[in-house]
Amino acid sequence: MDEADGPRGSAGSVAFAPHDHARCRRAAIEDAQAHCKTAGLRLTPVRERVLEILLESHVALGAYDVLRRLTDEGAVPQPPIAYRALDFLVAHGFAHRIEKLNAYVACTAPCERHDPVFMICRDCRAVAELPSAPIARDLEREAARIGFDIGRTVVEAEGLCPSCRVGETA
Amino acid sequence: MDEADGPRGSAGSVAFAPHDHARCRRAAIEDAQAHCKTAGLRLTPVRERVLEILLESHVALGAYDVLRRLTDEGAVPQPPIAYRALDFLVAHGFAHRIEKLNAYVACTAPCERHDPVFMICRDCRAVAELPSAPIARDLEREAARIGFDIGRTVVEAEGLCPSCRVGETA
DNA sequence: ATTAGAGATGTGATGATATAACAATCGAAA
DNA sequence: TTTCGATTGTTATATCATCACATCTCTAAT
Ligand SMILES: [Zn+2]
Ligand SMILES: [Zn+2]
Ligand SMILES: [Zn+2]
Ligand SMILES: [Zn+2]
Repeated sequence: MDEADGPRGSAGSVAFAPHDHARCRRAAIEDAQAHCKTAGLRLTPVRERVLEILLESHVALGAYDVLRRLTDEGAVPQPPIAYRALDFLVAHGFAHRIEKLNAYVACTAPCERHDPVFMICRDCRAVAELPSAPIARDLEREAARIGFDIGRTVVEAEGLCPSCRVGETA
Repeated sequence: MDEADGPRGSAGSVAFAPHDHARCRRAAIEDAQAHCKTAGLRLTPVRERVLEILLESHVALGAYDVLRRLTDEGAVPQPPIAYRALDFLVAHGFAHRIEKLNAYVACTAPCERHDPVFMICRDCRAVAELPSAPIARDLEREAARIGFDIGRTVVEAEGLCPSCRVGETA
């Protein structure tokens, strides 16, 4: 595996490992642009700008954090501006909502249909996105047993990322 | 297995199956009372009343739903009343918070340390609580791979419960 | 009995997150 | 160029959660 690989094709979490994040961002934006083009979706300026804001790091941002960052650049947009852009990005898989934090992160494995697993650092709010295949299987098996029909899943583990573990209070 | 079994010892979800719910409630309250006694915790009137409210069904209630139910019975308590009681119940495992709904359910497998799996009906908000052992193992394995130290986990599947599946829009 | 301290509750205010409603604008296509 | 659906702008409001501080209530020394 190429150590400089972008998000796609990487086996696991890019978020907690040192990587060429500039490339990471560029790839995600270009993915989104390409996917929108082929799927007939409109990646409008606001939507693209919000995606860029989320892509500045792998840290989860609240809707009002995003809003403040938009504000910094001139006018004073209202909450629906941020929520609508975030809803679009989440609906089409360019970003994910982290329920535990009421916050949002850019997707690091875009353009696939997935309900990923998230590992969320309680110190720095960095979020690693992992494929959910084995866990999804477990959930499906349990669901079948009780006659439950699964739509979407939320799988989030909260804890400490490798960086924040060093020097943590024993 | 005794078909009239209470929550403890039942292999799976009591919430979606017909069962003697009066017994279910009574057992949960008595469990809480007993556990508080032995653990030196104070199951005060407000806390017990909130637990009873949650135990009226296996449907998740928001903090303000609980608050309204308390209100029905006389005075007009303020939000912290409900949140403090819910925090106590969650902290000691008598109830769980459902992140996806910003809501709370009574625990149906009390007095064990657990981060269960929840199956949440999007129609009726009923919540089934399942043991999480296999999924927890998967998560630990993935976490170890990327150097992440898991504290707590949130595993919630949203979908349709058996009752709400019948006659659903194809 | 008295009293100090911890835990729990009552109460008002505020913070944080999210959506409703409707007008104005834009863009693709007829 | 007209039309219509999607998007954005804007005001207001709904929903979820916590802060701060006074009061009360147990308990356990003294
Ligand atoms: Zn990156
Ligand atoms: Zn961290
Ligand atoms: Zn029951
Ligand atoms: Zn249901």
